[in-house]
Amino acid sequence: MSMPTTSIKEVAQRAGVSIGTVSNVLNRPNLVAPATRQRVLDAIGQLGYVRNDSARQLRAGRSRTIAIVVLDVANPFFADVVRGAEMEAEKVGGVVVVCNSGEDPTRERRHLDILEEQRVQGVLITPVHDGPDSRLEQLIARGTPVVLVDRGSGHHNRCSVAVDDVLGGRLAAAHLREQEHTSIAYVGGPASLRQVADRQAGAASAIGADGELRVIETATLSVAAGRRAAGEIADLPARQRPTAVFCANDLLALGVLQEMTQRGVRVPRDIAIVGYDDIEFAAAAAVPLSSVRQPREQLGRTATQLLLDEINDHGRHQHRHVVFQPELVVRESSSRPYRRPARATARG
Amino acid sequence: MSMPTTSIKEVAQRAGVSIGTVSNVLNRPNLVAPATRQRVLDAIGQLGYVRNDSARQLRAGRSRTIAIVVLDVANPFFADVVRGAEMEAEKVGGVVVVCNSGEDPTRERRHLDILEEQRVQGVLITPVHDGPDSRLEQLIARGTPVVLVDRGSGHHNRCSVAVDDVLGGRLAAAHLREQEHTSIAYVGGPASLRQVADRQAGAASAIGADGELRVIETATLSVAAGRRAAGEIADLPARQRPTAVFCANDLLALGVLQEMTQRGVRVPRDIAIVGYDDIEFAAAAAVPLSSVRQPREQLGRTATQLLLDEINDHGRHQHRHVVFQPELVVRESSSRPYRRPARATARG
DNA sequence: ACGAGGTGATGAAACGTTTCATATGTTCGT
DNA sequence: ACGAACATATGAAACGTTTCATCACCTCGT
Repeated sequence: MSMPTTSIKEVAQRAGVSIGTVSNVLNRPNLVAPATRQRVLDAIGQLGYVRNDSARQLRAGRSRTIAIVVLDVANPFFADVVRGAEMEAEKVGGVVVVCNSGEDPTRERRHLDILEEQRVQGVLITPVHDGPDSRLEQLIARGTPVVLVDRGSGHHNRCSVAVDDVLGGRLAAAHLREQEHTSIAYVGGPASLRQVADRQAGAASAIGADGELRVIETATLSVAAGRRAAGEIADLPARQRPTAVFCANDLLALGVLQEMTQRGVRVPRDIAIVGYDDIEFAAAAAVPLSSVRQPREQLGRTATQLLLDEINDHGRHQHRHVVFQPELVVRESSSRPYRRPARATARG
Repeated sequence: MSMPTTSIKEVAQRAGVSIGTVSNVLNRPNLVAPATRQRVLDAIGQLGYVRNDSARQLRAGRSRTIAIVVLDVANPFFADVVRGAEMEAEKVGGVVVVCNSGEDPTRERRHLDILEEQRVQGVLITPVHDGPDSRLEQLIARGTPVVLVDRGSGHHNRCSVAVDDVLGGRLAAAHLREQEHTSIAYVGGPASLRQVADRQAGAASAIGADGELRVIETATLSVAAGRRAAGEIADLPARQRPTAVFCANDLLALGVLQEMTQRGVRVPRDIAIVGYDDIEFAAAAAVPLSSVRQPREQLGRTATQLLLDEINDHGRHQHRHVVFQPELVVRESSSRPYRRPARATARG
C-alpha cells in the first residue's frame, strides 16, 4: 500500500525546473518568478508532494521542535503547563512534543536519548532525577538548551522557572496551625523530587516547636497513592492520629479524601485536608479542596520564552531563574475550625 | 556554547576504523570483532557521540515514532488512552509523541502536516474533522497507517477502535427514565464530533415517545462549557426545566454540577446528572457522579496493536474495527429517586 | 601447496534536502 | 550599441547515516 513517496526531484521534473528552484519556491518564494512559482506549486499539488523533514533537518543541523518532558501526563497540572508552552511555541511557528516520564528515571533517560538523537531545539523538563552526572547534565554539556520547569535551581548552566515551593508549604501549614491543628501529616513522594522535599520543608518551618509533622512518603503523586496513605493514617491509634493532612499535590489529596470518606472519617470535621496545585477538579471535589495555587499556564509560557531566548540569542543569552509566588485557596476541606476537647459532640 | 556535534566520521577516525565499521558496531555489533568493537565503543564514550536520527531516518525512509493526536490533553480520558498506547509501543521499542489538537481543525491539520513531513510510522487519532477530502484522508491515501480512536468507522481504508457510543447514550438515558425522569437535557458539542452525536442518538432512542430530550449544544467538551450550559438550563422557566441532565463527557458534567451547586440547585434532588467516561475525578466529585465507563487504557492498547500490525505486516494486513462495550456506573448524582409531585417535602 | 570457505573490515553509493557560486538573459542609462 | 546592474534559474556540494559489494586475510581439509 505504501506509496513510493515523491521527492523534490520528481516535482522539479514535472514542473520542468531544477530542484534548486523547487527548493526556492518552498523556502524563499519571492526569489522565483511568479509564472515559474505557480508551475511548481501546481506540480506539488498534483503529485501530493510532502517535504521530507529528515533531509531538511540533516542539512539544517537542528529540528524545529521543542520537547517537554513531564512527570505525568494524567496530572492536570502538567496539562496546563503544556498548554502554556504550546501557546508560546505556536507564536513563533514552533512545535511542541510531549514526553511522559511517568516519574520513572529509566523512561526519562530513554526520552532524553531519543530527543538528543533527534536534535531537538531545546527541552523543557521537570526532572525525576538530576545529579552532577545525570543524563540531563550531559545533554546540557553537549549544547542542547534546557529549561527546568517547576523546579528551582542553583544551577548556573540553565534557566529555570518555578513556584516557591517552600513558601507554598509554609502557607498551607500556617493555615492549618491557625485552625488549631497541632498534629499534621505530610503526604508526598518520592522524596527525591525537589518539589516534594521543598513543600515539606516549608510546612515544617511553619509548624514550630509545639506542633508535629508526621511524614508519610508515597511512591508516586497519584490518586491511588493518596488512598493508600490515607489508609495508613486512618489505621493509626486514635491518639496518634493527625487531625490534618497536607498533601504534596491535589491528586494525592483527592485520594486521601476518597479513602477517608469511604472509611467514615469525616472531612473536615474529623480530619482537615489541604492539597497543592489547585487543579480544576479540586474545587469540584466531594468536599471542595483547599489547595495551594500555582500559575500553571504561566509556568509553561515563561519556560518556553526562556528556552526560545536561549535558542535564538545563543551568544548573548544569560541564564535566569524565574520564581513565581503561590497562593493559598481556602475551601471547605480545611475551613471549619477543629475543636479538640469536645470532638464527639462538636457540630458545625 | 553549542558544540560542533561529533559525527560518526570522527568516531571512526579516533578508533582507527572506517565509518562502515562504526555503523556496524551501532547496528549489528555481532558482525564486528570484540577488540575492534570495544575500541569503537571507547571512542564513542570519549567523544560523547550521539547518533543523528535525521540522517538515519533519511536513509531508512521512515522514523520509529508513532504519533497520537488527541482532542484535549487536559482531559483525563485521553491521558489514559495515551498511557495505554505508550505501554504497547514500549514493548516493541517504539516511541509515542503526543499532539494536542484542542478540538481545533486548524491545529489538527497543522499537526498532520508536520507528522507527515516527519514520516512518522503511523498515527492514532481522534479526529476533529473528517470528511471525504480531509487532511486525514490524504495522509492515508499517501500510505501512512492510521487508526481511528474512540470513533466507530464505516471506512474500509483504516482500522478503528471505539466504544459503542450509541449504546452508552442509551444506557444513560434508560437509567434516567427508570428514575422517572421524563424531561431530560443532553449537553454536548460540538455536534460535528461523532461521539457527541452518537451519544445523543442513543439517549434519544431510549427516551421513547412520552419523554423529551432537550439538546444544548456546547462549543467544547470542557468544564467551562458545562458551567455555561448549566446556566442556560437553570435560567429556564421552572415548568420547562428538565429534571435530569446527561452530558457528553465528565468534564461537562462536572461543570454542570459546579454551576448548579453554586446556584443552589441541588443535585440529585432538584436535578440529576449523568456524565460520560468515568474519569478518576468523577467518583471524587462533590456529588459522586454517575457516568458511563469506557475501557480507556484498553482503547489505547488495542489501537496501538492494530497500528503496529499494519506497520509491520504491510501486505497481509486486514483493516479491523474493534468495538468495546461501555458500562453504566451509578453513583449519587442520579441515584435518589426523583419525586415529581411532592418535590418540596421530599427527603432522602 | 592449493583452493574453499569464513571472518572482518572497507569504500562508495544513496537517501532528499538546502545553499551558494555561477550562468543566462533582460533592462537601462549613457 | 555597450557594459552595468539586476532578475532568474541552475548544478554541484554537503549534511551523517546505512547498506552492499568487494577485498584482505586466515584456517582447513586434502
